[in-house]
Amino acid sequence: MKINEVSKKYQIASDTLRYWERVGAIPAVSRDSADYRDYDEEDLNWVSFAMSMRDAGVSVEYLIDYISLFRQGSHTVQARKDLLNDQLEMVGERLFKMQKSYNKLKYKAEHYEKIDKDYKGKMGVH
Amino acid sequence: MKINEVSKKYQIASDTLRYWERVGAIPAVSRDSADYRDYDEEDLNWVSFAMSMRDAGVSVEYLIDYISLFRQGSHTVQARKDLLNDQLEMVGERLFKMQKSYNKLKYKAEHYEKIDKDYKGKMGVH
DNA sequence: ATAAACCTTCGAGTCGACTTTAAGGCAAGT
DNA sequence: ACTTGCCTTAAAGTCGACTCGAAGGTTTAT
Repeated sequence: MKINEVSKKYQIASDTLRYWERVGAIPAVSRDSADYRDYDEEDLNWVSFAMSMRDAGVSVEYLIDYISLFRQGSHTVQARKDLLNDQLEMVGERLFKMQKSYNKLKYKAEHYEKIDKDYKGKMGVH
Repeated sequence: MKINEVSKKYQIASDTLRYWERVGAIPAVSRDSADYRDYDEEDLNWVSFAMSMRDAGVSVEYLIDYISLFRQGSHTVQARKDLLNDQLEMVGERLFKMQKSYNKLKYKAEHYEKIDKDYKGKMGVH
């Protein structure tokens, strides 16, 4: 699968796909005879994983660390699990915070008049 | 309430509080005789609102637009409500995406061995 | 065979959101 | 009165994450 097809299928800029690969946020993608990227199923799984992580607010730096461990072989499995669980916890907290914010916002939207008083202000406007 | 107290109470950098005020993401804060910021209850409500919005992933730009409408007076109430509902929707989508990502991640963490195969790779490493 | 539409890398540019620095004013303790 | 610490603004700097531009190679359609 060529980069532009991936880009369309996953709704992500091809520049971003190249960028992730360049910095090591996903492993090196397979190439065809012309040295064009040719994403196989495993490559697509990594793209999908990276997208999930980024959507969840995980930094690119973390992905780089994760892939770096991955490349070092199977003796890093525990370290990878630990990293994953750290992130799981952080994402959980973000999620919780967001839910709270969402509820606050929703409340404000539903009770608008009672909450946002008019601007009478401290700048002499009446 | 002075800026550093607010900073500690809400766990937010005082630099950020000044920044938000400077760009208009919150309305101008009250000042004491020495021209020091002296946050009253209303100011704190704005800080709290801005924090919620930022936590929910809403851009500073949006906050600026919102406050700008607010300053223009009560005839902007409907526009403000509309803006708020737009954001509510966007936050809802973000939240949904994050939940999906969180679940994926959780699944991966719980079924680790079955999912992340060892790196045998395309780079000749065995 | 030539143009249009892909693809490549490398380096530089952009953007959002802070964060720091510089230069100085005010305030509380000794 | 002096020192320590908090406050001020304005402008510049940083950081993360892309995003773009230049220069060039490949593939596909006519």
